Amino acid sequence: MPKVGMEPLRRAALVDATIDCIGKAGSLDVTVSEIAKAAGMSSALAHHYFGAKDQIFLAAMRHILFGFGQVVRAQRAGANTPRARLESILRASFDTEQFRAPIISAWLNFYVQAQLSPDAARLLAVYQRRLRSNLIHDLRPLVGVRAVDCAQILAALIDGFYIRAAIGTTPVNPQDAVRLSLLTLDRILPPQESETSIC
Amino acid sequence: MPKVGMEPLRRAALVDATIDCIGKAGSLDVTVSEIAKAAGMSSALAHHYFGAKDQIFLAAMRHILFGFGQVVRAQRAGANTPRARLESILRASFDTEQFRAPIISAWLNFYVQAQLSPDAARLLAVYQRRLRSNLIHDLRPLVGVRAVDCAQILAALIDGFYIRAAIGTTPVNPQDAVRLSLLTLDRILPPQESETSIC
Amino acid sequence: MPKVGMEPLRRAALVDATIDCIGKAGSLDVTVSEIAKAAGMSSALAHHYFGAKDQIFLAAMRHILFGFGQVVRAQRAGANTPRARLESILRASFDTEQFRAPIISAWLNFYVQAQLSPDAARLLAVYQRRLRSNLIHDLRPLVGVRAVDCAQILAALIDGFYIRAAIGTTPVNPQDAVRLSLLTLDRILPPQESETSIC
Amino acid sequence: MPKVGMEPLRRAALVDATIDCIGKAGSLDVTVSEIAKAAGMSSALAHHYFGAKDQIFLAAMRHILFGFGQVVRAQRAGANTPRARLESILRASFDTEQFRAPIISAWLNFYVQAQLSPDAARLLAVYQRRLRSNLIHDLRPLVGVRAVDCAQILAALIDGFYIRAAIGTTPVNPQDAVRLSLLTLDRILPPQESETSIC
DNA sequence: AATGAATGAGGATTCATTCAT
DNA sequence: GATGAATGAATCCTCATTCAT
Repeated sequence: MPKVGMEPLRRAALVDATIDCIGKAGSLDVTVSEIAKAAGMSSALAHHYFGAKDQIFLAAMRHILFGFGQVVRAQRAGANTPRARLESILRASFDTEQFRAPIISAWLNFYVQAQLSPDAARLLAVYQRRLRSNLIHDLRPLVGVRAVDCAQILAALIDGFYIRAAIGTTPVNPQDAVRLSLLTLDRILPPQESETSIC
Repeated sequence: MPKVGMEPLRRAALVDATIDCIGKAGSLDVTVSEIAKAAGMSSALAHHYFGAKDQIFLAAMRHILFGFGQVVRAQRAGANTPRARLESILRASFDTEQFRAPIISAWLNFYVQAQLSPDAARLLAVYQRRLRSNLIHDLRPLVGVRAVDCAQILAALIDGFYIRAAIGTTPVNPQDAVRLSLLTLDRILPPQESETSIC
Repeated sequence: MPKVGMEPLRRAALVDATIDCIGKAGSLDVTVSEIAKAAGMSSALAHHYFGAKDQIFLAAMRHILFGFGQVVRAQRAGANTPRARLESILRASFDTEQFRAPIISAWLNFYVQAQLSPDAARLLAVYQRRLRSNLIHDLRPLVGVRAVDCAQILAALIDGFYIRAAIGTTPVNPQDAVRLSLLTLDRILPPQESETSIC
Repeated sequence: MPKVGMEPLRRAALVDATIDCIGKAGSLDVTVSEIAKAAGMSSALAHHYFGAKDQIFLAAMRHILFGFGQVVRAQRAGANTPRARLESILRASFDTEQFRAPIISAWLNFYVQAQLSPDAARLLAVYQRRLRSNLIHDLRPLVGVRAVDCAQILAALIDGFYIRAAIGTTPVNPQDAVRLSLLTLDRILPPQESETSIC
């Protein structure tokens, strides 16, 4: 068993275990011991690496947000038109790698956590701002001043599908979520009647 | 101080205090003692009336759902057309009496709770089914087979606005929520292009 | 519902309910509320009549001891010889009215209670002394100085059958208990070899 | 102060403390905190090692039964005749190491516990069966079919002396208990009159 | 690096008991 | 006489966190 260079491995294992445990428990009521055991180590070691429980949560949140950011960038890479970029955001949001039960459940719980921990709130705010900024940036050329409204609608829709997936009453699969959000996108893109009346 | 017939008063006080505490704490990590103190009684009395903590939560949830149901029914009363009824659902969802910080926060947390407690899940499922059924019923005459898709979009939008209000990063006020969801409604109501192409 | 002269009825009901509850629970961990409910009244009333929980227990114990005393006296009435009187004690001990599951269980628990409460200990001591005194008195004419030893054996045997009935591993029925204890009695009555050698 | 390999030490300390506390209190109404303090540790540690209170009790019971089993085996070792083996059982039962106030009191309380906890009942049943089986095995060559009856008598006598020692009204010391039970043994061993009449 | 040992603080729950009506 | 209302005190148990090794 190697004794050096374990830190990044241990941290990663703990982060994965955290997401997994939260997902399985469906709540933040997960003990450090549980997480540590799932990560194959003692709870003392978890504390050694992260200092305190909320730091573990924060790291897990960061991990998820980072993974999400990667997918967004990857999808955006080949998108050349505003419409294509918007579509890439929606597809990224419901990417099958992200839109999985444990991660969805973790998301919901991070939303809760954000109400408690300023750190978590800040992290979430960064993500929210980036999403909003991306949406508005791509909507502006298409709908002008309505970009802000449309961005809010799309953002709410994404969150809505997430939360509904979390509870699982209405079975929402990634494909449906993409289809329905794209449908909404295309419906809100066309100019308003007042604008069309000019023609 | 009256000493008889206290039960309903105490129960109501506890339910109110529960919603309040959850709202203030932004989480379900609220002790029975806190709730009881906020309701002006000992924790022992809270247990006397509700038996256990989750029963208090459940009662609070029921209270919120009942209040919501009342608003929906009240709004629906004067709505004669399908379009008007749909609008009434959206207006009820963001009714200023319901769409208040503590209740919004309580909602978010009940979504979490629903992942843990079967009772909570059942309660939420009833609400979800009723909303969905109402939406589809009113959408059918307007959009035919697309009713199911549209209902999912609207339901997700409502949940999305709620969750966003809960975290409060994007300040969503009731008026905006109503405006944006009505905007979306009107955008998704018109027939699809494939349908118009018949003309 | 009569409002006067209830006291003796209430007290009796509570005493019966106490024995019943202890028997059913198999332990003294019975709440006043349980007892009161079983007796058809509120726990407050139970306190009103008995003052405190251990007084209820004590009253129940007294009731059992009194019942036992009655049976002993009744059985002794027609017994004219020492041997017949001894037999009457053993028969009374395993009288089908006394040797019933709830009462047996109550007995066992009163033995425990006697280790805690001086009042209970005193009560039990009275019963023990009377039993011992009766046994010795009737054994003396038959076995002389060995009366004390024989009394101890018989008394231990009675307690032993009770405790074994309480746990119920070896199914002991009243008939067997009487038969075996009479068998023992007759075996220990005859003179010792040292005594017989004189003849 | 050693910091490794504490578990067996702690467990043993807790088991000893449990027997001691139950003995001193004369009842199972002993808190985990009391036991833990008597064992020189925090109640949290007691829970850490045993999980729950009844597991501590069970372990204490197992300890007593194991100790008793050891004494029985040791005494039986040198006993070559049935009569000697029977005597060894009785001597083991009242061995001065076992027949001490705290252990006797613990026994009485375990009898009560056995009425509540299936685990305790099972443990006690094992002991009861072994004792009964030993007694019958050794009585058979001496009294034939009467072995079962005689075994019941002796077993009841042992329990009886224990319970009487527990309450302590009649001061029973180990020597007397052995003497009286041996006396009984020798009295019930000789053939019945019906059998002797054959001669 | 890693862990078993250890605990203080806290929380849900129970219950005997009191009191106003 | 009778009870619902009310609570303080106690108890089991959990858990994040620290420490010695």
